Amino acid sequence: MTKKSTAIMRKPPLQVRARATVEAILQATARILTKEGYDALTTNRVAETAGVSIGSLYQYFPNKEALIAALSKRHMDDLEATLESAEAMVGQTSFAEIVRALIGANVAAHLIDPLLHSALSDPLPPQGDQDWRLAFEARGKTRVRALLEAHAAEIAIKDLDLATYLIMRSVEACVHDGYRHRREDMISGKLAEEISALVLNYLTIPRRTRSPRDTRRRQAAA
Amino acid sequence: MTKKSTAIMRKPPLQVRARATVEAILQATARILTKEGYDALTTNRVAETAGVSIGSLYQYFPNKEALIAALSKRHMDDLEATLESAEAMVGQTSFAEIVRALIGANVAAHLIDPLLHSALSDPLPPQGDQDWRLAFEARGKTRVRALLEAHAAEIAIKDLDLATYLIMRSVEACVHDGYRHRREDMISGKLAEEISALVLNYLTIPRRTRSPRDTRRRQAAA
Amino acid sequence: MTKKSTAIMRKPPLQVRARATVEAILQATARILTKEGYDALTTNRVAETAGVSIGSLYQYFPNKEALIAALSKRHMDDLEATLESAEAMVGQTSFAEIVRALIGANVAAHLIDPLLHSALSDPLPPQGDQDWRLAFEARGKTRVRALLEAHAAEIAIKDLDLATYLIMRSVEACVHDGYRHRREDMISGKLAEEISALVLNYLTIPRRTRSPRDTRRRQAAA
Amino acid sequence: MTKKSTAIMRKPPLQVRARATVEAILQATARILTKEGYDALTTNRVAETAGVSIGSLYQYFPNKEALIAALSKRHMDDLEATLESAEAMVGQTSFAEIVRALIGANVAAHLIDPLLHSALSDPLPPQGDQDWRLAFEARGKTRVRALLEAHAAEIAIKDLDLATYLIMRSVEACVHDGYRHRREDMISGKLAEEISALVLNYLTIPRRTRSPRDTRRRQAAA
DNA sequence: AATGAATGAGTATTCATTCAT
DNA sequence: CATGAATGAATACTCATTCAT
Repeated sequence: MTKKSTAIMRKPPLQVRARATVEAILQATARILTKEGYDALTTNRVAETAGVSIGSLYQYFPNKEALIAALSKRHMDDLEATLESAEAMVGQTSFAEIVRALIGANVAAHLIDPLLHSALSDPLPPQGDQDWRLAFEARGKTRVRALLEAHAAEIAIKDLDLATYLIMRSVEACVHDGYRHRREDMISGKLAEEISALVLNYLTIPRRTRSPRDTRRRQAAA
Repeated sequence: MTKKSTAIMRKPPLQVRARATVEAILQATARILTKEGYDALTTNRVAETAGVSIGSLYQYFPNKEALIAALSKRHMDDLEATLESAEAMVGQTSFAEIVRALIGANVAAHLIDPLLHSALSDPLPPQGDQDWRLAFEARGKTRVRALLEAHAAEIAIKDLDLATYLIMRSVEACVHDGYRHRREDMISGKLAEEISALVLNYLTIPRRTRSPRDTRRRQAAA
Repeated sequence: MTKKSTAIMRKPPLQVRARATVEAILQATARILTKEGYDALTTNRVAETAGVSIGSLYQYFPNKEALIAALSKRHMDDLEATLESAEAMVGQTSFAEIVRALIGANVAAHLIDPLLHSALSDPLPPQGDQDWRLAFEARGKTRVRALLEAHAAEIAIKDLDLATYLIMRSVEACVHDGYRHRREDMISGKLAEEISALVLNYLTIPRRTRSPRDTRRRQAAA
Repeated sequence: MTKKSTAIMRKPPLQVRARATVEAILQATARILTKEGYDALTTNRVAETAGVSIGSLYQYFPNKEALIAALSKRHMDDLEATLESAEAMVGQTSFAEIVRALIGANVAAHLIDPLLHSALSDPLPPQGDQDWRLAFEARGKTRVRALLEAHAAEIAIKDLDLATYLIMRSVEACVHDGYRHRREDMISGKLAEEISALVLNYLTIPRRTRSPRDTRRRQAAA
């Protein structure tokens, strides 16, 4: 009667052998996901690829979703670690440099296992409880906002919330999609540099007010 | 196991009744997609909802994918039309105003049937031949590039290609996700204004060069 | 999201072919149930035995339970019909004769397809919504009580409710199990005669009161 | 696929610890059976509930069936003990009083752990070798028959075998189901009293012969 | 004796698609 | 043109049981 258990794991692998099994299962999941896509990801296939019986898979993962969840979680932890290390330089350099470092780290993180990253963040039929996903988002947002607030003096924007939103979305979109359509620029660092410019120009330069001429014309049109 | 035919439609509906059938099918598809999500979209259910036999559905659509393709195509045509009308003002106003108009139009287009829009662009297990999708992307890109080139004088960026890429991704990401997380700002026009600022600041203001100090420190760190 | 649909059938078979399919499925269910027992009753096996694809089975029955439900319902309808016809003689003969007729009819009904009957009433892991089962019970009880009330003059019992309960349970238990352990007597009519005696003696003869001696001794023991 | 061993236990628990293990397993079985039903009774779950490894369970019980068998056996032993004690009064009181005592004891026995009793006698997919179950039945029958024979003088029935059968079935059915549908009467003793009346009226009162009128009418109808 | 990791045949159920009527 | 009955490969998941440690 219990609905889909929300847990990621059914029980922790105690013995060494068990830990290896779990690892094999996760790697198989990653491999299928990256090389063949979500539609090819069936629990039986995962088990087979992992060289493990389907029963063993279900001994550790309550359902298919949990496989992806586990993989995602792990990936996000990696990503978060990367960002944290980049964050350490706050107070040691200029705002611009910090932004560049963060975006650079983000790009770098996406370059580690880009296919898996794509597979994980892209399509994935909206899964059940994505608390951790939301939590990840929220943590990121908090972090970025804190950074902006710490450098409020240099920022020419009032609505910090909206600004946070905009730059997170933009950075994520560009970095994420970059591997598919701008691989060269991504590897060379040019992409990171350009995204940094986008963000910095937006944050630190007072925007042009609309010229009176434009405004007038607009009103006439309406 | 039969190869998936790539066509969107099997044969064009000639008679009035047939056209009505096709229309009913597409509307049913849209309704299920927006109200219940992709997982609930089964061909049988679409047929039933449309008040049509499953056989009739397959008379006009070769497979499930074609349903979504048709819907997408139609939606993109709508979107493109909206943009085109906004494009007409090139040469009549300032670059800034044109950008604002385009982004405003984009936002407006997303507000027409946002749920369907989300449903169509978001999850959707990567479908087979998305030529039209790619073509749409390409057309958009060409258009934006043309616009940038037409105003090259005001733009402080060399790599127009990369710039085009960046702003398209950013705009799309922010506008698209906006309905979910920034609905108020989206409706009030604040979101469009802010995205415009992001884009304009990026395009028209020469970026800060890295201060020598920063550069030196970086090199030392490496 | 819909819980187990409680309905017995998904949709009524419209065409002749469909009706035949449904019939084949039900017969296959009955055959497996009687010849191999509940544990052997798998949906795939039923479909196979019926010479029908598993898909067809699920076109008409929402789940395994529905198969049994449909069979049960049909069986109970048969049984009820038999009883009704026997009931028609009320007012035409003596109470004793009516009771005999009813029990005789009951026995006869159990002799029609006794194996299926056993299979249906016996083990069957308590199924979900057995409204119809309960309704059947209730209808039976109402009927029997009405009969008793109509002959209250001849009945030497105050608590008609309890009496109804007792005789229904007893008759059912004896008749039902009779096929397994008293087949000869069941076929010869002796069983029915004996059960009738059980019921009639109980209902129509004032019970012996406990002798004072016994009562006294009991109290001493306590 | 290995043949199901018919034994109830693999090997007797010798040491104290082992005996405790077995006890824990049986109690867990009982608890799950009564509180969650047969469908929830899985060997792994039993082991877990018992706080014992699945391996240990199989050390003492060859298969799932053996769990239930052991529990049933124990329960029947309890029941039999209760009846035996009630049987001791033969020769000391009247037949009627003995019958009342036996039925009362039976009711009492069912009131000890009625849920477990239900769980054990009711659904339970017909298990393999139920020799002990049959033996129990047989012992009961022998006993009852002996009692009837000992009081043949007071009994107005020729076919003692059939009579034995009828009253055993009836008593069992009423007592057993009583907990579910006549709990009040069962606890108050009214149910026992009424069942006793059913049995005694049947056994000790010569049945009404069919009136010639009825017989004639019947023959005419046939 | 005890553990618990591993097994895998088996189960109910779905859904895109075909085709005879 | 339209219908809807029929198909069956495919899928997620369970659970009794074994056996190496």
